[in-house]
Amino acid sequence: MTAAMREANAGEGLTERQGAVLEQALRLLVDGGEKALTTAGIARAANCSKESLYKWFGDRDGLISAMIGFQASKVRTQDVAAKALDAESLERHLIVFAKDLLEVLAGDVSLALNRLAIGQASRDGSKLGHMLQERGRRQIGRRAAALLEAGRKAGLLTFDDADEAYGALYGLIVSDWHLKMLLGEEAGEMKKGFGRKAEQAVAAFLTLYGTKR
Amino acid sequence: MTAAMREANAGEGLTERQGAVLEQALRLLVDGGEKALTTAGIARAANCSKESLYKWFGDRDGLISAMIGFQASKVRTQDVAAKALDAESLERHLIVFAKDLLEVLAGDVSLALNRLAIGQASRDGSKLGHMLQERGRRQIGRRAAALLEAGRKAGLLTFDDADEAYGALYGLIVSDWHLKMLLGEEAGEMKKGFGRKAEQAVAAFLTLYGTKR
DNA sequence: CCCGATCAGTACCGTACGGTACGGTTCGCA
DNA sequence: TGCGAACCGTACCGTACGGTACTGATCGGG
Repeated sequence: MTAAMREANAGEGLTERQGAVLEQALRLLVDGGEKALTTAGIARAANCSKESLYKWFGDRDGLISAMIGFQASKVRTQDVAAKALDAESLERHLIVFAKDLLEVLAGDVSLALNRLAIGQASRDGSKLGHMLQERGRRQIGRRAAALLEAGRKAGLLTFDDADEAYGALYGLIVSDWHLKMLLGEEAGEMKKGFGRKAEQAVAAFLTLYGTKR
Repeated sequence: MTAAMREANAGEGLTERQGAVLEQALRLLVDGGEKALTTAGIARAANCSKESLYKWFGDRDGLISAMIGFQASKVRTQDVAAKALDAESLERHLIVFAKDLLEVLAGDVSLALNRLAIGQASRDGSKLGHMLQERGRRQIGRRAAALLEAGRKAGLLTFDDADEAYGALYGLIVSDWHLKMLLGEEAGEMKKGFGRKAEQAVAAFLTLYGTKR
């Protein structure tokens, strides 16, 4: 087994070296926005040659796609074990989910990648947008769906359309915070309100879809 | 009175000619994204010279700011006359508000300007983001706030924190649709669901904050 | 000990954009 | 009629980026 073959690890077909390069690229993107994400800049920051970048990723778009895939592969969410739920534990799980969701959306890398994909939505036929949606959102969406389904099976929640219920939960949690952060609102101060916000949102959601009362 | 002096009209310090130029610039932005928003392209589309663009707007950023201000000045929302509200008319007003909000957010120009501001959020210290927030969002926010306040005064709604109530209303209406559209999801098919979505959101909101039952 | 592959570093090319300068034209005004 | 301001169209300049080509160094395998 050669060294070249023992490197496949990141869930994609990526070398360790390539992963490190993508890491530097993400760093550049977070710090300086899309303008800073230049091939020469990445090569300089990652101590590699432009030629290698093009050999590995094809072109700039391929590199960006690889960045999204790489980041998504790092934040796989583990599903909660579907153990017995009572009203209190369901609420606790929902609050944890809400906090996690807000934390993820407020993360540096998430914001930077979303900004990048949104900025390119007009030119590339929303290829990056679909990718981000598929590999990022779907994960956390499935976690929520599992939670909601478990709640319904336990007789704690009642809804016909799971997507509708999830939409309400998402909206109550996030409201317009995500957009405000994407537009540049300082996320630092907002993070302190996440806990309270999560609890309020879950309380409202349970009022709408809970069977308790 | 010279012709040059009768032109101040658009609520800004803008000439008719300058307004027409900004119109063309918005058209370019909507059709081709930020990449298509080039000084040469605007000059060509508007039949004016680049020199005039720089004379009127300073530089590219100034032109973009002027575009935002110009668009905002066109979509001033008229407040509903604060007449007597009963439960049914409040619900009707809320549903109209919800539909309007969804229509505005799904509009070509709104999406394009939001994409532009988000794409530049990293480089310009979110100057455009604040401008968009201030001149666009605040308007519709005030309309909602007035509606909620009227509902409370009429004894139809109950809430302590108006911002919290508005956040819930906004989240229930918009959920993650805005982000999906910003990422490039085809808005055409979604618009058909706006009516139902608006009614559901308002029903949920009234369940949370209404005094009816 | 040598061969071939890989890769860093750099130089290079074409292009496109932001911004400026200039010649020619229109038009209001005295 | 003549002057001056505004302005269009275009040419021009510097720069920066995406992508390619070349050179030399490192390293694993035979």
